[in-house]
Amino acid sequence: MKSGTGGVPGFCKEKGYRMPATIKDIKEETGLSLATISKYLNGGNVLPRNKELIEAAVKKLHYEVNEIARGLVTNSTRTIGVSVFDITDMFCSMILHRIGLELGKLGYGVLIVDSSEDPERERNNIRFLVNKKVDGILCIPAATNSYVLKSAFDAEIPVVLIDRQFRDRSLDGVTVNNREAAAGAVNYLINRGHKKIAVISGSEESTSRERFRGYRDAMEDAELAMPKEYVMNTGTATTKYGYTAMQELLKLDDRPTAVLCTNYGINLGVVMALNEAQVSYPEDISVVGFDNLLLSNVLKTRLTVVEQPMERFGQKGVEILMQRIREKKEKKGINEEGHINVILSTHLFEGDSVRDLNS
Amino acid sequence: MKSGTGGVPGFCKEKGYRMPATIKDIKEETGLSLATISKYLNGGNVLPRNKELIEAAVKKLHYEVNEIARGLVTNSTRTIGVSVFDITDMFCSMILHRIGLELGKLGYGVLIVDSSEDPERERNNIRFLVNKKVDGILCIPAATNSYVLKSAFDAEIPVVLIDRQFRDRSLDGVTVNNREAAAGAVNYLINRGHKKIAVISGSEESTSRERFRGYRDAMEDAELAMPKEYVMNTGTATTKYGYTAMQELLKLDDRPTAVLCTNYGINLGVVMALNEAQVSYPEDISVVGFDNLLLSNVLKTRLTVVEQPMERFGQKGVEILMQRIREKKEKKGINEEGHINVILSTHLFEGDSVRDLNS
DNA sequence: CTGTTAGCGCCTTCAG
DNA sequence: CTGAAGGCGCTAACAG
Repeated sequence: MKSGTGGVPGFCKEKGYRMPATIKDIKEETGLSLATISKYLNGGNVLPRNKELIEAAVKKLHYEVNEIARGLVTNSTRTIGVSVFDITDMFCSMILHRIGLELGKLGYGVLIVDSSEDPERERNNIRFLVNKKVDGILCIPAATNSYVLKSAFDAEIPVVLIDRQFRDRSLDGVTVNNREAAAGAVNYLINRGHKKIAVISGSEESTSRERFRGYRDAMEDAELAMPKEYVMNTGTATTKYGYTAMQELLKLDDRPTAVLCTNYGINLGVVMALNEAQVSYPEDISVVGFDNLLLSNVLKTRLTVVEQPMERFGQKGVEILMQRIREKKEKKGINEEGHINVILSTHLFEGDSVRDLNS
Repeated sequence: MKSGTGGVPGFCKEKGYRMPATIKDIKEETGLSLATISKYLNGGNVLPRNKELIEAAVKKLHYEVNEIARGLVTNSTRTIGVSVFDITDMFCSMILHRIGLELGKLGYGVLIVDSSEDPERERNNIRFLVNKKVDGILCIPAATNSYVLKSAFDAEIPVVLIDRQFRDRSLDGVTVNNREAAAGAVNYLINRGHKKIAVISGSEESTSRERFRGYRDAMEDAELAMPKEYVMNTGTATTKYGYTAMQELLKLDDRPTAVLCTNYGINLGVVMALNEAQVSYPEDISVVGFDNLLLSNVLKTRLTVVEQPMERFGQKGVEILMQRIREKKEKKGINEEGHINVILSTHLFEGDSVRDLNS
């Protein structure tokens, strides 16, 4: 038996405990009809007197809309799902933070799921979001293949990728000029007289791969050698890989004079390995990394890094997603053609981790 | 018009685009009744032949349960809300990660919301969770007062606090022995000959306050002076406060020989200030902190810190919450008496940031 | 084991 | 501006 039919408002004898107030309780309390109340609750116009009646009842009964019921009928939840490859990754959490702010402004709720770098889990998480009927999905994927998003495609839920793209197909997304940025960073080293430049890069995600290409571009343009001992691009772009790869580099008889790290995790691993081996930078080896997240502030020697416009990822991602959601509602269908891909530009932050060999 | 009544499965003429398949579509496809299908979908027993029929239809129509509709009738969403004070805080994200894993095992979904250190936002976030009808809430609060959880209390949704407690009332929660741990850290310094020991601590959250008390306990026991210039406990426990407070300490004519940082953010700020001022530790000043999160691995000199059992926070929190949810279902009401408060114990990790003045 | 019948709480036509 | 009725997709009794 529902609370609305009981005696004491909000109390249900049969269940023996309080049930949340419903719109029907408001009806009993005010004598108005469900429709009127619903209308007012959704911003419609009602007589001033009725408005007061309803407001009083809402306050008295602690009424809160049941988003579940509302979602069922409107088939829209005003909630966006956000799936990230690893919630403990600073890059992800910064973007999550931003997305939350951005979406909050628009009156949307956010449903965050964490894949923990596991594509299978990611696939399930996306299904979870789909079943929760989110209005759209933002995704920083762990997987390199779009199959993880299949359920979202089937349900025709708009998806926007952030930072990364898939290998098998390209989708709406916002990325940075990874290839250029990496090339720029390498050129920065070259201009400072470095010739023996190593790279540590993941092999999976699109970002790592693009950045590696940028490294190669710059090295080839400058006609510098890329001995395979200097090219560490077979692991996943994690702190652990950065750490072991750097250890390998340090073992070489002919050490590089500089190393490019293609993401934040690798930056961390490299710094760890250097500290542990008592190798100082930039004195013994120069380091250029990606992302300026907290780390740089804590290190004695600030890292020179490619800075990404962290805020804009979230901002732009939300913008595109909202556009797609609007389109879907209006045109009653998703436009399969023409993916939007916003490419943000990066900036090289000059820290103190690069030695100028010319001077 | 719903899809189930149309011709082509999953296609609705009137709307002009595909609608997700419903249980009714499965009914049309298989000729079975709604109840049978629903039963099978929820793990019930049906004839093998029907089972196959249903599975085939599910596959063919890409059927996925509509959790919204299910939630409406079961009044339970198999979803837990998790509210954190700052999603970019490593402490939070570690715990979120763990909670996700733990809850995933139990077949629960997770709805994460981020307060960005803003109590008002936190209150709204909790309301959001309540309206989303989560079955329970885990919270690492930003606020120091329980009013932010009012909507959850009104809706009688079980809440378990993690790490922090409120000032105005105590709730189910899992914390660590903050006071003891801090006292232990200070004693560690005292045993190594330190007498001039400063502390940098937040003034708001329960953890900071408890840790500060622990500092005071140890200092009083050892009958050591606590000049007010050494006691920095008026800010919020952030990196920024750690940074400025450490700068203040460095300005003193009579500098402390050691400093206790009462959380991870403060650790970071202190290290930043020391690096910037070219003050080295432990040579010039000894440092003891809280939490061994990533940072410690990256620093040249590993910090000596109180380690908290990060995994257990999430684990125990989930455990308590599940118990409460079970109780609520069985006893049809929340037991107001007797809060569960699990207190985990900590461990002092010996890095290289403390100098032994005895030797 | 299966099918029928009621709703869950809300929004949205349509009359009035 | 208001009210009555129908239905969103699913589950929970029952009855067969």
